[in-house]
Amino acid sequence: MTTTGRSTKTALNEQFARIGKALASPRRTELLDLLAQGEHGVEALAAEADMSVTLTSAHLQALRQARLVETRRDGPRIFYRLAGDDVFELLAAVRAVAHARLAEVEQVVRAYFGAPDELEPIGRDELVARARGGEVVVLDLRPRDEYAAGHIAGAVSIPLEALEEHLALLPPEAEIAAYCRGPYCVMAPRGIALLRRHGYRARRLADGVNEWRLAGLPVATGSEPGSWS
Amino acid sequence: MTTTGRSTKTALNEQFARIGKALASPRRTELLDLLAQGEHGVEALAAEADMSVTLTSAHLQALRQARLVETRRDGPRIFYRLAGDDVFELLAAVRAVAHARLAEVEQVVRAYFGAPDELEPIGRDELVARARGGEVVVLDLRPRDEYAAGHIAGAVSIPLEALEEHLALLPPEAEIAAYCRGPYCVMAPRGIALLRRHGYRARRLADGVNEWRLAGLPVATGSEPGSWS
DNA sequence: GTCTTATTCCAATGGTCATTGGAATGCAGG
DNA sequence: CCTGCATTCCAATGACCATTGGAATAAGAC
Repeated sequence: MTTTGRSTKTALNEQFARIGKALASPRRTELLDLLAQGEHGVEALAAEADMSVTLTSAHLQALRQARLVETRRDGPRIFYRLAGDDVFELLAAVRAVAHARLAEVEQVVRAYFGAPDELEPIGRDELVARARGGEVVVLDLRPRDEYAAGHIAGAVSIPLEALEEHLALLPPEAEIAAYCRGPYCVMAPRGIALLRRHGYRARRLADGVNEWRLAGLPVATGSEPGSWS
Repeated sequence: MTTTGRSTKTALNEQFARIGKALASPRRTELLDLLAQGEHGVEALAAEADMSVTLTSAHLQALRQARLVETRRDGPRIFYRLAGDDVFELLAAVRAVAHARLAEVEQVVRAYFGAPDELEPIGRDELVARARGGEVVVLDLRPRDEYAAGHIAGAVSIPLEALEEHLALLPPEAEIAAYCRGPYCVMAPRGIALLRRHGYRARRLADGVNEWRLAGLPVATGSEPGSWS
């Protein structure tokens, strides 16, 4: 053993704890959440997470040393991405435990997202059935590059900041199912509130692209299909 | 917000990171592994994990504040247990990522458990089929109290330390499937080595009792069925 | 080559956590 | 109530981590 530990058990637990340490900072969980939407450059991550580039880089190094993320170089810039689906599933397990066990999570969700049913969540099965028949428009509220990196097949892309100016793209009588990065992302609730203010019938799909894909449902890449550019 | 954070995202990520912090120490991952086998008192945990009672208590407090474990009081002593199956699944997700991503885990496993197929692992389905026909004896090598707290239905309990003295309980021509706490526990490999030295045909079941139970397979409690006391 | 841009490295700060030994708590039994 | 036992609390130490600003690297453009 080259590790500092003494026995097998200790050596293994040191490795398991490396993964835990990587998850032990709110900054890093936020970065992982962003990376779950597709690869990003350091500067983009720093801007999204509202921290300095230097600090972002340091945290990304920590994640890289725990092998939770991998890098790709393209000229002068370096793109980070999750190392695999197992990392996303780990992240989901953390959030599931946090939501089930920590009352604080429930409080924050309630305070910022409103009461549980206020957004009239729509389930996967119902959405698949009704979208097939054209009864529901699936709306992706994330930034364009995240949509391009992977989105629910058939979804229309209108980033939240551009939503108010591009309402014309949505037929007024349409029922809309809006989604964003996942169940803890504020974009969908914000977008739905705005849509309702303009008279739309809008409901929330709590899934993100990864939940959707890992459930075996169809995902597409690129910016053509339902986009407005 | 009463938290120190500024925004929703930050507040939520602080909560998620609480879970990560709880997993960020090898001592705590070891305690969680032990607690996954059933409830234990503080002193028992300290002895198993080879650390002082004071330190064990401190780490258990940390786990309790992250709501990963719960307590039950019985007179002067306090028993700790995992807060739920979701916590076990989180632990499993951490270990899956560690095993898939960290080369060090593979090295440790190889060094202490031997080559992957050396223990001739037996799968759940094969074991169920052959145990039903009486062709295979399922052997639980964990301490007696862990066996009593929950074991694979029909398994015989012989703790590893008592194995050599109680070989008479195992018919010489029997094929044996040995299991212990789970895939990273050293008891089964040790027990299998001993059994083979005495001429037995012994193979390993990598599952622990939780993996078995969560796969929907039958589990029993108490110390009667196949025990030797 | 020099310049520009993106990213990482380095050094120094303060804060948080692990660990220890000793004291305090809380519960049963006499 | 006093005693004994299991556990937790407290205070103090050292180690590690986050964060910052400034310097260094690496790749491409001119």
